[in-house]
Amino acid sequence: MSAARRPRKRERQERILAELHADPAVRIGALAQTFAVSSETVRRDLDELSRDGRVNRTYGGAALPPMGVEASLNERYRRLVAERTRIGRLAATLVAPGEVLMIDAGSTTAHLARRLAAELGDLTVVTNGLGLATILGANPGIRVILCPGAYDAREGAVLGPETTAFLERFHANTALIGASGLTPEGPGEANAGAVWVKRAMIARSQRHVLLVDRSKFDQPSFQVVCPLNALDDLVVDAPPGGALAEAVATAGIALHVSAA
Amino acid sequence: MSAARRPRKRERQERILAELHADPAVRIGALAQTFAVSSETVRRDLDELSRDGRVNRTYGGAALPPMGVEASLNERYRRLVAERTRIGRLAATLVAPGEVLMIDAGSTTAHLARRLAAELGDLTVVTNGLGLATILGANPGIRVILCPGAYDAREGAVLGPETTAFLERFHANTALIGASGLTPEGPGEANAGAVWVKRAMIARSQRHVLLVDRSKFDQPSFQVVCPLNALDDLVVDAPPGGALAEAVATAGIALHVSAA
DNA sequence: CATTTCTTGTGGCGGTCACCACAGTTCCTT
DNA sequence: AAGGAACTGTGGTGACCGCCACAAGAAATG
Repeated sequence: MSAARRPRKRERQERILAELHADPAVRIGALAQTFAVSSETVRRDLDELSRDGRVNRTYGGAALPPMGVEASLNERYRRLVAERTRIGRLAATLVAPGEVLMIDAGSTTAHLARRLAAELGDLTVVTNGLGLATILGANPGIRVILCPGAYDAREGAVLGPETTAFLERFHANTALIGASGLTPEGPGEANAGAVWVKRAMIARSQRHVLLVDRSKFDQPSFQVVCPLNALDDLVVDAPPGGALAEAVATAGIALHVSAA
Repeated sequence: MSAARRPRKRERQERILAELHADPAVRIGALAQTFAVSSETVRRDLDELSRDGRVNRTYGGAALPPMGVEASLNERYRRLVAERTRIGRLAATLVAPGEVLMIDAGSTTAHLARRLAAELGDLTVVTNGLGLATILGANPGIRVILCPGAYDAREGAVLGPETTAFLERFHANTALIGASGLTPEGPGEANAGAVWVKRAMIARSQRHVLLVDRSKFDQPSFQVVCPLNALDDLVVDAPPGGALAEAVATAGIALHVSAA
């Protein structure tokens, strides 16, 4: 066995894919020239990539397969769509025209944003989610302020000290945030950068609304964002049970359960 | 006036699209046979569909566009795709690994970003374009810093005083910007907010590169971004002519014309 | 070190495509 | 009905691609 992978072929194929990302239709002749190999070799590479479904072979070259790229984000986004849609719809009813909101990046809050963009106007929204900004910006009545920061492709959001420092400069009526887990301790979050953003949003808002679907119940996460009693409203698609239900009740949180 | 649209061409093109949905890469010869027209006609159809961004032209046929980001993005982005791809490719060669870049939001710079993400790593990029951030963020070797500001849905970018103030805090090696026009006076921009962002990027960078396609030549715009001699490099898909060429030469700008 | 396997290059033949210019056709306008 | 614009076909040249078989080189194996 040899630790040294043969870099030749594999690397060339990776670079072909990169090339395709930049230019949706590459030609064999050009690739051969770029990598200083024979067209026959490129042809064999393309056939191989095509066999694995990573490219679509075309006459004289190759093209990207349709819908190839962002499976990671989309997959998360696609799960529990119906539940999140209902959560978003319900959470939107907690917002009044003229309010200033802070909305956290996330797939659940994206549904809320769709709802807000569809049925409300006259809002000011501060967010760190690029997708959120796009959705809300479609409504000209909504002023969208995007935070600065380091772009995190997995979250589709900006994170980091720039982001939190920026948030310190604003005041909002309501913070609407998501979480990757919810326990009696409070909402939890796996992404360290996102934790600080959520905390900053909570610190700068009067009312604190958490949106989570039932799959988050009793899921411990890397960090606890804030104690449970820091929350004012909890919007879910199903009532929690056991210790979590009890903790929510004793914390005096208004519980909003979306209708089926 | 004629209520009866000429069905010939349009219907054929629709059916070509339908064919493409069934088979992601069609060939000209096959299409010609299917519709009992000459290959030359199919070629013209494909070129036309490609011009409108509805298919990706390949050698010998066409493929479906990769449905990623640009489906919802502006129609503007679809025009002159080939020219902008070449401009982006050429502009990418002006960037060295390890550099810190400021890149302006725009359709031409988006092509540059694709190129950078495909072939370079080890870059730090400050940008105000959400699409740019998404494209560049796909490459984990690129640190993307997104500016804050008011989200402008038409531009897909953040603009305004927050944006320019944020930029003041950074220094970059190179600013890569687009424009909506280029005259002997200098690059012009129609969007008032975008003008200030471009100016801020230029002010905070050592080297200033302008990317424009030939359709921008001698197009006066609302505001002039900066005098022509503030630029160091000009990347275009065709050499300018007349007074513009003269002005570029006397300003001592390095002219980069992409190969056909 | 010899052998086997994998990878790549070369050369030729046939087929397809790109490009161009020109002419014929169809349809719309006036 | 005549003029014009849009659409399509034809023909020819040049370039590129696809395929095949064979051989040379590199890397892994024993």
